[in-house]
Amino acid sequence: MSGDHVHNDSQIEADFRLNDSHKHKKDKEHRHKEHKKDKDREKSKHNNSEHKDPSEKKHKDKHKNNDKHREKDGEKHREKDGEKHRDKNGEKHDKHREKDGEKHKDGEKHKEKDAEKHRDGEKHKDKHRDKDREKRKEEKMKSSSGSVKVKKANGFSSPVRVKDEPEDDGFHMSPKENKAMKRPRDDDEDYKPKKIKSEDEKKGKKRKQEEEDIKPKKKSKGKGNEGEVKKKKVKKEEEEKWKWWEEERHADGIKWKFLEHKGPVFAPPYEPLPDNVKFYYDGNLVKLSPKAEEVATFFAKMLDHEYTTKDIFRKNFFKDWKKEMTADERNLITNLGKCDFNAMSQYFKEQSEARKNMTKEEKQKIKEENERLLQEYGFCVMDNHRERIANFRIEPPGLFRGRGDHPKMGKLKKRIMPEDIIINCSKDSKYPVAPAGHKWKEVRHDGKVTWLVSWTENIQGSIKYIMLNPSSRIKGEKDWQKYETARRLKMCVEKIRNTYKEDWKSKEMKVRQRAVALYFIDKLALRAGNEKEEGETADTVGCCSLRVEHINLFQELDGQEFVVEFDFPGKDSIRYYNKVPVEKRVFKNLQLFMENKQPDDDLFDRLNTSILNKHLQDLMEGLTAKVFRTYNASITLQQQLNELTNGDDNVPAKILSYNRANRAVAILCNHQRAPPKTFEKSMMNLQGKIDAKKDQLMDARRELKSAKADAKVKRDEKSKKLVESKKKAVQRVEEQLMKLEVQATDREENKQIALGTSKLNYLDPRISVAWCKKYGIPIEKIYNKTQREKFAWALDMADEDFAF
DNA sequence: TTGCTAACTTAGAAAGCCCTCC
DNA sequence: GGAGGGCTTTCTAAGTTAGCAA
Repeated sequence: MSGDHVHNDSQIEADFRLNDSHKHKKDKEHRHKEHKKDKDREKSKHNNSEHKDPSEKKHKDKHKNNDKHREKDGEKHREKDGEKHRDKNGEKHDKHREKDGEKHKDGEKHKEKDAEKHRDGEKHKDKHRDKDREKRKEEKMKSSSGSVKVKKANGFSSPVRVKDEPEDDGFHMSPKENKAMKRPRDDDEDYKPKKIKSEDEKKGKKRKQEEEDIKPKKKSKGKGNEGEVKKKKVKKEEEEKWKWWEEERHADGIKWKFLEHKGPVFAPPYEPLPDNVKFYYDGNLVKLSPKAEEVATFFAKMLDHEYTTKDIFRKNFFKDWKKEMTADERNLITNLGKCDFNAMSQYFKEQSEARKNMTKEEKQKIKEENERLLQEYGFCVMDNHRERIANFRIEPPGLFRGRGDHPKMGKLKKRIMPEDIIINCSKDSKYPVAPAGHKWKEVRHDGKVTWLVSWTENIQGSIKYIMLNPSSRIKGEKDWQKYETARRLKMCVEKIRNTYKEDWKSKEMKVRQRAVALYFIDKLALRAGNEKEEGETADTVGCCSLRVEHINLFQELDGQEFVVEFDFPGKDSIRYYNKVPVEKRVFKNLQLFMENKQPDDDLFDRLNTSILNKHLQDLMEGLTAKVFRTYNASITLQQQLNELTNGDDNVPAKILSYNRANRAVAILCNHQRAPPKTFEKSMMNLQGKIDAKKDQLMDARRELKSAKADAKVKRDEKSKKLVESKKKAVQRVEEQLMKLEVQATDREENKQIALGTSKLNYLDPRISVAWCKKYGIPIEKIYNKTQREKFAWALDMADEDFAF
């Protein structure tokens, strides 16, 4: 069997990736509302037909289905193995279903109760809110559908091909890389910092200094040796940096030997509102107790946000708010709809305005204070080096902003106190001191983890951490390792593909499902898709947790055979929509998996991420589902860069090519963003600039023509010179026009696609570095300062020959 | 095998800051 | 010099994965 099925239809693939998934852009309002509707419909169906225990019946069906599947496929002689699995799995599902059924019932009860509570009083206001929401929705629809298409006068259009396997150029690791990745760090070293490396210490100051240095130069608009100065600066900066990638690494599992830090910065205490800021309930002035007032301000601060119009948000908020009220307040305030937060909201707007209008000196003072905090708390010492901490501030209290239809949105995120905090540091370090009158929950010394501080949040009960900045050794090493794993996958991906294709024919349902799921993960870069607890989070899915309702099968669609239509809410409730032609065998398998199932049944009922990842581990050490995403993203970037870059292009055109390659990856990974609020306007502004530039070009050409004519008559030096200068002027304006047009194309194509996520998390930075070096593009055009810091290892080690 | 949790990565939104243009 | 806009940074939610205990 040929190993390139994934790529045979690459053209078709490219089409659906760039057209369909592009066409079906973010539809946040809509986000899986349709799913819900379907689900609800199904639920009510179930409720009608299965009075006792819907889950039980459903599961029996599942079993029946699977037996049928087997028989249909000529698997009458069942393997012992398969039988065992089936039975055990069956048990699991029964349990699961029962649990679910119970939960459902509970959920329904709650719903009813809540609905009752809500019914009175709020109806009126909510109606208005609904109207507003609809209005906004309409506006949003209008603005996206009626978007002004920028004329691509320069002939740039989106690249068509996305995912093709490039020629296998082998797997290379420079001796430098090889050495650095493999060498273990000696264990006997005492890492207590006798002397901290000075280069790191300077970092904060340098950052500031550099900003000051660069500013005035930028204003001088590309005069003279600005480029040179910048280059020198960058070079100097590089020389001073700690090249951890050239040093030995700790033995496996050991993250650090010495760690010292100052602990977290807590949210400032609540400041009560001034007396003139009033709160009204049912038209009457009410002075709230400090605790109740604080929680009320959280709501007031969000009053303009769509969240506060959502039913779940309001219910959750009101419930938690009441817990903070005094008994009297609780008795009085019984209806959120009668609460008037407008004065509070107005007050915060004024505060924000006042902050904007502060004098330079005042702003400077705040900046300095922030810098002081950063210097004191924003760095730690880890194994002799001063490293930047990513998030040294504890999350302030507020209202939980879950994404999508999150059942817990609006709940009160409680204030974190020192007594909630676990500190992690070296035994022999100077421990952080808890704020006066407080103590830490615990101080531990665990060098096998990377976090400095942790606490448990009250919404989901999950643990939150303070960790190091992406530029740190500990994060960089891990990042580097991630891409090395993806490169290892490259070496054996063909074999793996052949294996899963064989498995499509397996006698075991479990194996077939695993093989089809893996095919999707590989071909479409889907996420693994863990199981989620219902009612705890928004209903989102990944590959293994896809349900029947999330796909549609078409024997033929738009002239293509065996098309699968995916439509599901993915991570962050971002809609994934795609129409994919698949192999016939995959299609038939899917039909089988779906047979006799309800829309809300699992598509892969014999599979979960744990089973899948265990299997992957057997295929390649360190292989997990998410490695496919990294691998496919990086290989796509490399292949797209090869395809799209034209060596003769100027720098802006080459950068457009880069962005397009990046965009192909973002589309593959379904990285979407809400179109910027000012998109249409900024696009129009840009178009205005382009038009003006065109006029200018016409003028310049006219002037050149007349200068030429003049020179023909006069034939003197002066007029010759004039012609030359006019020629240059035309050239200059042409370049400027082209730059603007490229910018417009880029911006238009980027309207709803977020490039940052893939750039930061999926694309081996060495590909970009190599590309920059090969085509003479300054790296600053691709990576900003923070990104350069994060990818310092790649900047240093990749030369132009690097191949992923 | 399952369920649970800890640890860590990936993600988009929002806030903040700074540059450009008038 | 200030308004507007876009890029950068921060924030924190939401994923994945590994490992452990029952």
